[in-house]
Amino acid sequence: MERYNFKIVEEAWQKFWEDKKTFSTKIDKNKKKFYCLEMFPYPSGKIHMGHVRNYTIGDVLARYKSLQGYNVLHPMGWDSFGMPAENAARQNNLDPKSWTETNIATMKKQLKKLGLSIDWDREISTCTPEYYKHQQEFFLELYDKGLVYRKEEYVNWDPVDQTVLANEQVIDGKGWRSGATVERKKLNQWFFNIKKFSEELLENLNSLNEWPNKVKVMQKNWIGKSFGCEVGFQIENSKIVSEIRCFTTRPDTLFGSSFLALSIDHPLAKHYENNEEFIEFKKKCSETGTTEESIANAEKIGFKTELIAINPLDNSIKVPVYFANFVLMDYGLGAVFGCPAHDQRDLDFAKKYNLKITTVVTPDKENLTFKVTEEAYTGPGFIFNSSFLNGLKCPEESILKTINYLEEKNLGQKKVNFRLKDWGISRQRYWGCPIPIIYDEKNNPHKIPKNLLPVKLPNIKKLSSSGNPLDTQVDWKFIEINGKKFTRETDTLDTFVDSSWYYLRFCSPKKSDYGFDQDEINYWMPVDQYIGGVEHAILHLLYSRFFMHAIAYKNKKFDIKEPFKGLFTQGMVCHETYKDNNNNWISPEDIITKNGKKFLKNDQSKEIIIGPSESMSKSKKNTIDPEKIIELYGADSVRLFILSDSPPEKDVQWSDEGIVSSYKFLQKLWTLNTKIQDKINKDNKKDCSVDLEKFTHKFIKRITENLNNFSYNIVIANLHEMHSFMIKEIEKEYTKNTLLRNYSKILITVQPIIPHFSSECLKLIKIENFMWPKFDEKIIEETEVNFVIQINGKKRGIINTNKVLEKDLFNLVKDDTKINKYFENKKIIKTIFVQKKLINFIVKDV
RNA sequence: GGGCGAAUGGCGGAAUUGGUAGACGCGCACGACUCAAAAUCGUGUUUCGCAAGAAGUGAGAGUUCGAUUCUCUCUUCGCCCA
Repeated sequence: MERYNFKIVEEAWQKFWEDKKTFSTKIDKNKKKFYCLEMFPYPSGKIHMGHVRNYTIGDVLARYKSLQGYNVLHPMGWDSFGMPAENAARQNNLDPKSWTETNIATMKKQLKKLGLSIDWDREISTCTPEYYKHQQEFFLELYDKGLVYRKEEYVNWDPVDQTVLANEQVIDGKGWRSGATVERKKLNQWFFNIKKFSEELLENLNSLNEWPNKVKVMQKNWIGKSFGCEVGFQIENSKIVSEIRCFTTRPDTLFGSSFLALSIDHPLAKHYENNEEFIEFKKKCSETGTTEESIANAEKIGFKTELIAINPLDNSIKVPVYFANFVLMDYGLGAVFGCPAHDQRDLDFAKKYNLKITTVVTPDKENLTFKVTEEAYTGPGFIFNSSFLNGLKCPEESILKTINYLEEKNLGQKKVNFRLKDWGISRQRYWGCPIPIIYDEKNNPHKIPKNLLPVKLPNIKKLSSSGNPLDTQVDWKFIEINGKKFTRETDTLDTFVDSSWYYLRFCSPKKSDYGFDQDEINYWMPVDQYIGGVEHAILHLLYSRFFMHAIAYKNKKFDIKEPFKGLFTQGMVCHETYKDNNNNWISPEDIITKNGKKFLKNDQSKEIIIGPSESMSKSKKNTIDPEKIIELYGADSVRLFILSDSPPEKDVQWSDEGIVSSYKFLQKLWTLNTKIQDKINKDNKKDCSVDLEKFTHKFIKRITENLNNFSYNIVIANLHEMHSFMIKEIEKEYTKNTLLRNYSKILITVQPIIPHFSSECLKLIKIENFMWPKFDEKIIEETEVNFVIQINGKKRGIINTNKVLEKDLFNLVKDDTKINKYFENKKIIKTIFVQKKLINFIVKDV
């Protein structure tokens, strides 16, 4: 029997699809649309298994929806700006542009080999001026709407490389390349005013009922809405300030306050600019990084001012005012009151500076001697030591009561606060979208005139080793407009900006006068199903949501605010890890298996230590190259395997046995196909169609339901069941028509999973222009049912019967010798009867 | 420390609203074909037990005729935030 030659079949179909432009899409208002989008890749060099999984999941859905008659938009592009290109360029002495373009070409070729149903006519790449031109326009529009502004903000500064580092480039407080201790430095930077939409972004999460709850919770926490109040502390006899206002979520602990702490960026700091000690203190603060985590973990230090603050609830409590390194200017008002007994940071600080610790919350109402010493008490309880608040349940009653009191006495007011910070979009790098801003001689920013867009990146063949390469591009940096001299903004945009609107661009990728076409968007948007890694659960998704809100803001024509109707987050691809005796990671490619043990290929006396399965990464050398696997087993086998072993939302283990098994299964399906083709050609006259017909409809039902639920691993299990049923069933006698009718439906339902194979088999039986088959519940309905017979809740037998009445079933049970022995010397005191499922007899000794 | 989630054979994993636990696959064992091997095909495979049978979904309780599924307590692991 002829074996299935995947190479010829897959190549032929891929060529067919490309030549016929099978997956090109146009607006068709007579059809319902379906926008299926997978997160577009960063062109890092080659595709990896994570891509294979992501794009296979998406492709199954796109092909399925298209068979169901939807007009499917399924595009692909490249998130092609970013640091890796710059790093690679420096390392290999080439320019980021050609590095990126080469990678795109390679990866595109690889993706095509997977047989994805992508409309390649819509391909976009964010590093091209055709794309970022529109991004610059958006930037200027948002600037006009007041959603873009400039302010000073801290960055991680590498003093050796003279460059700004991203948070992930700071490892243990040191620069990833130079190893120098990273400093905090203030730079003037551009921001999107995402905070403005905090409430909406939070509120709209409720409407996203096709998103995983987990992602919504993460976003909710990230936005971090908290209720609290602002409270004013009067300052005693001071020339510089009469009152300091603090934000707090725990006003009910006011009686326990023993100091005020200000951020070093608090406006009051300017009064201490010439104070030697303060300068020293500020310098010390700058030695910790900019992440919330590093600030939280750093030792709490403070600078004591001469100011004395008066507790608004009790004028006899007077507390010192400090500047402290753990207070952030962006959160609240940059000033907090410290209550050491009920906040760990405050406690650490109080102990260091010998400040008073007053306990005001007790976990036990009766225990009024409760005292905090070593660990702050943050749990629930009752207020004490607090005058009029004493005895109140904390936090339910106490917070509200305090706020009401403060508002009544005009000492403070209720306030909602968000953790979400404005989005800093300036990056001091070359390989990004230039910010379309110029500065005049007084350093005032101006928009680039529209006719000068796009601001193109200059070609730099060799990047400087330190600093921002754009800073040194004199030809580019200085510009004259209408005889006036300007300097360009040399920062580029965060690459998250690029990916915040690419889904819009896909709707009208060639439109040259604007970023998107309103009609196209009205038809295609929102994305019906977005598929990608959970690692983008917060930033990318939140920024994309922000972008839609921002465009819609004051723009009456644009009324879509949520870009992604459905979201699916797939798990990672894992593989066993291998090490030799010297603790070096070993690649699976360098390993050979003998008698269940693994050895080094080049030196088979050396046994390999098998480590736990972990997500594939270059550093652990446990990656598998998809291209090689496709070469060996074909795209359909890879698609089968990557979907088969685990539910798509969970991690999947890559294994050699697994891919081989999928490959073998495809061969089996081919054998089945050959047998069926033979049968069809013989055209039998007899027909026993009932079983086959019933199976086919059941099969369609199951596949349809499982595809709807993203239970792709079960779909594969259904395929296996189909094979083992069919291989036996076709030994029976069937007419050509019956076989064709049923087999073609089966082949259509497997098309989303193994499109090349399915297309080839359908071609052999001359089926064209097909749609997703429907199933008929009447055909599926079983006349006989397996009734479970239980005695006292324990299964004692199964009776297959067409009887549906309790009475009839009872008679059957009485005649069943295997079951009726349980009734000896017993009497039935109760019977539970579940239609078509089970009957349970509760018996008792006579 | 807080939030969210998970735990089922040797392994990955199935099980509508509570109703036959272990689908399907891997691995393993045995058998067929073969001089032999590979490939292929067939049979078996939760544990204990010769069997009848019993136990069994991280641990312990609870609700129920009946719990992998619902409730509570605990343990371990994962993810996110600090």
